[in-house]
Amino acid sequence: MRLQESSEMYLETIYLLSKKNAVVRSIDVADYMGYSKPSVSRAVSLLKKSGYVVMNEDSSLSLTEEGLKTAQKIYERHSVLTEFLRGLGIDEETADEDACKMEHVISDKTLDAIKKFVTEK
Amino acid sequence: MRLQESSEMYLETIYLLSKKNAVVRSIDVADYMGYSKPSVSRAVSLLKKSGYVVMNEDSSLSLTEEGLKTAQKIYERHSVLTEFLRGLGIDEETADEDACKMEHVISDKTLDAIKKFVTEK
DNA sequence: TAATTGAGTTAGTCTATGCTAACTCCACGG
DNA sequence: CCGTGGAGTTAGCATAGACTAACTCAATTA
Repeated sequence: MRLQESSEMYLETIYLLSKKNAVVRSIDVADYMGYSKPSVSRAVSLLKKSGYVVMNEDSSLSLTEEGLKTAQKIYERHSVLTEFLRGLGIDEETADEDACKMEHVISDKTLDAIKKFVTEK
Repeated sequence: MRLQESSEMYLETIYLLSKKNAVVRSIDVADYMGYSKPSVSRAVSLLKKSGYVVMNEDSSLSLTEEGLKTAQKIYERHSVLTEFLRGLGIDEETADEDACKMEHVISDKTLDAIKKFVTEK
């Protein structure tokens, strides 16, 4: 089944933090997203159950192959949208925020069209 | 306080139906949105409480001045976004759907930038 | 070694929003 | 004048997703 919007956000965050840091723990995700520990705990357990994330011995988080693939897809959407908005003259912070909200709701068709627009410009 | 996304949808629907029909009843909103009567009933009662909608003697719905102003603002966002997506080559149905989702989440800054883009093109 | 602290989890609460079941009320038809 | 049906409401349920309080457990520290 399709991931819930919130799950996508958690997954994307784990992916981003993985690129920046050697290890990613739930608490890092909580700090980054501004959510409480229990919220992250539950979200992570859902991602584990769905096979996108595993928790290591030291309770750090790793993406599974499927998790990585999915996170990259989400991140790509985010990047395309951010680039598009930046191109319209939106400031970085707003572009990032709005890209984040848009990335979960727009169709693949629209994303593709925006992507084409961005790359061709 | 800011309207919830769902409230915005109900308000926009009442506005749209008001333009098409002489009277708008809850049942019309339900049919249009594909929601149940109780869902609409509750949503309308929230809109009444917030001062956006009034229910007349015959239980038809009218927008207050504030309701009309807000609905028009929402509808304008929708129109701008639809036009933008159509301009990217998206089919009408998808453009409408995605505009509908985007209109509730993007910032005014982004909307303005897209608006400028659409009108200047 | 005993106490503190940090991280993760569990349990239970809250809000937003959808739903169905079942009720009221009113108008219309036989 | 009763019965039927349409419209709106009420009550109660479900899900998603956030929260706080409070617990466990391991590591660090006084």
